[in-house]
Amino acid sequence: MRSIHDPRYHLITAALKEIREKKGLTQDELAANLGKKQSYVSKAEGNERRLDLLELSEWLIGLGITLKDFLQNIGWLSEELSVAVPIKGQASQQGKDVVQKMLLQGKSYDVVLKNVALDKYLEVEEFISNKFLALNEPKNKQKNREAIFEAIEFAVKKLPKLNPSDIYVHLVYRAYIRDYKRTRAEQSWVRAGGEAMEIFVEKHYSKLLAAEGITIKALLSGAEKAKALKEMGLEGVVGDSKLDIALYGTHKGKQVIFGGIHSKASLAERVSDDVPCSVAMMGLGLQSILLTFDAKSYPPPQGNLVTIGEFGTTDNPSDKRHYIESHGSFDVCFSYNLHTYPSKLPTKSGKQIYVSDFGPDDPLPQFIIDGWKAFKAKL
Amino acid sequence: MRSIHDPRYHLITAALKEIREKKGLTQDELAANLGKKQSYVSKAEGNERRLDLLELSEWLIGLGITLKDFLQNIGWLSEELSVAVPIKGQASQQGKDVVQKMLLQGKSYDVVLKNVALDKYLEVEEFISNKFLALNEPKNKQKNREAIFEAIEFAVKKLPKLNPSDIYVHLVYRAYIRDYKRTRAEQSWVRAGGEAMEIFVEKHYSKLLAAEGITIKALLSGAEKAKALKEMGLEGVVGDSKLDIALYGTHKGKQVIFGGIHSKASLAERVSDDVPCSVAMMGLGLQSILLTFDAKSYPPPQGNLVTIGEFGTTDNPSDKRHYIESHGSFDVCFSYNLHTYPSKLPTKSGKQIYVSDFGPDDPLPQFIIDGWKAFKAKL
DNA sequence: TCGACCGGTCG
DNA sequence: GCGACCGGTCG
Repeated sequence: MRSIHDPRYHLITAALKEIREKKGLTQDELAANLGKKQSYVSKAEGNERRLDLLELSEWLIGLGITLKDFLQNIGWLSEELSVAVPIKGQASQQGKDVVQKMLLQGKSYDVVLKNVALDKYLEVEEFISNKFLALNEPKNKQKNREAIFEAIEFAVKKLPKLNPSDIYVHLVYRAYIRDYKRTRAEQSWVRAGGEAMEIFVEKHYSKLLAAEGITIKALLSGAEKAKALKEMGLEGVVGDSKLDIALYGTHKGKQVIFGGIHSKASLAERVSDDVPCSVAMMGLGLQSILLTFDAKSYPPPQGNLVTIGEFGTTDNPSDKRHYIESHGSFDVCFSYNLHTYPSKLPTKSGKQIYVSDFGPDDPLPQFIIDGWKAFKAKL
Repeated sequence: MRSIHDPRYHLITAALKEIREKKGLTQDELAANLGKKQSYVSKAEGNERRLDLLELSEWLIGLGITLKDFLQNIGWLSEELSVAVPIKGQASQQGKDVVQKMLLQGKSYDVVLKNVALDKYLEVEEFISNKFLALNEPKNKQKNREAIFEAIEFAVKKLPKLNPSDIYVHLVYRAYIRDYKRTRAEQSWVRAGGEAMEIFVEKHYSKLLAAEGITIKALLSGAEKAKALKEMGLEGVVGDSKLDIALYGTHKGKQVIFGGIHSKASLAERVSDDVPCSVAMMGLGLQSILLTFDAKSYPPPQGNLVTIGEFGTTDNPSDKRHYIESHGSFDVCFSYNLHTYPSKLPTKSGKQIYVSDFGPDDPLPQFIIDGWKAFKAKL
């Protein structure tokens, strides 16, 4: 069989045509880029003329995309991505859920996103993908953390019933890994994803808390962190303390710091980073909140990509659960992962894990408001 | 110009021929794999017949290599490795030093390895590369951490004057990134590299310390860690404590734990993980040592790949220096990075940073021996 | 098993 | 300039 009649070859030419059209190029314009006549483009796209490797390579240069991206686009390099990423446009509705197709080392895995309508999902998928692809543009001026924040915000708004941890991991993180190309996507995610979470928390709660005279402020710079810690009287007290988000109340016309939020996408051993600061805060009567997406899923072959989190169950608790329930190293923990098991009361330390989403029943704002009231009463 | 006459195309066919010959396949055998006649192979290799992408893809399957490996082989995908890796066999002697050629996103960067002879360097490069390539074999039975340990041990033995931090980062880590393919090399490194360091510390010092009746033991499993912490009386005392290496002395025929080593390849914010445990140990009169490769180098374009470390200078100290010199969160810190600035005495806390290599002047063993003597005197 | 390992990033 | 962000790994 001549490969010009092979359906797999047609996939290649179809992809070339699709890319050309997406870039808004006519056959004439592409031909000009390639130094050829329009008929060359027309014949090749119409499978009347076979492209060899060098011609393909030049064609891709004319289209302004790399060979690697093209091969990934047609799925020939899929084996190199060994972090699971969603395949765009391949999700399907299954009852009240959406099944997301994930690609990992050439194999496809299903991830179920509960309580999601396909059209909304696809809208979010498109929005997020465009945000992250835009970061690749040389002329891009947006900060990575801003783009990720906007992705989270959009998804939370459009898919209010979906597990926030799934939004963070499967919709946002995995799309970032798939679409962000400027630097090493995973390390870039580390840098930008965590801060995006802090920004989201600030923006999401600021309006509601402002109504109670409370200001919530993400501490993005070292200077901001240091200032907040100094205001709490924790300057240099516990080594170099760490705090992600500061909480201020208004008292006699002044902003008074009364607590803070430690924010972690996932906990790992890193939760212990925050313990000394948290314990010191609590010792001073300041509110210390641990907020997490509890975003841990195990990829195949060990796991199944479900965001099971790291707290274990109440009967079979993990070390991290002990930080809250036994040691009481934080005043409270809010997990935005619906798979997390909330604390069974009473706990040994009196501190507990709440499980929440960002909807109207989210208990976090009231917890902060109560904290401020208690703090103010002692001023 | 017909691309069949393009010299770039000849590079492709030449590479195909070379791979076939390296695999010990005849034209006949390859043709059989492809379901074609020998003349098809002959004509394609001889540039009498043009291969398109599909044919190439099938050809590569017939050769048993992946498209990705092939494209990397001919240099078409070289831009994808965006962690700097050494180019094998490209190092050169420059006075008493070796200049290592590093590849990062298609550009070459020089890294100077001081006090190294080229022949020794090449011997180490070869040894390490073979170790890591062997990990890719499906029949491989060696643990990753063991292979990395052996790489460090061999390099330290062969290149005793070379900065240990450079050994860890430039000889071992970067070779691992280049050669390890089974899973995601960087994440695998995280898992295995840190434990390899602990094993190395145990093995390197065990003989010397055994002569003084001291046992040094890497705590590789959670059970071992928990046992050691319990022996120290730190079970559950400071949340869930962390310790990497335990130190035992012999007293009245019994093994008595008298301290431990916190081991970190690089510090980042993670040094604070170990602070609560260290402080608790010191509070009980147990010796708490921080041992690090201080392995931080900034890749281009920001940095120049030199392992500058994270302690800053004594005049312009970083936060991490304060953990030792100001807060005294550890009894002592040993940095195996010759770029680290040792403490200027006296320090605020009385605790100090030593800079060392693994040679005969390494002060660590004596520090441990003195620690044991002081501990024993109080028993 | 489910824990803790670490470094490129980018602000 | 230099800090802290996090998740695949594999034992």
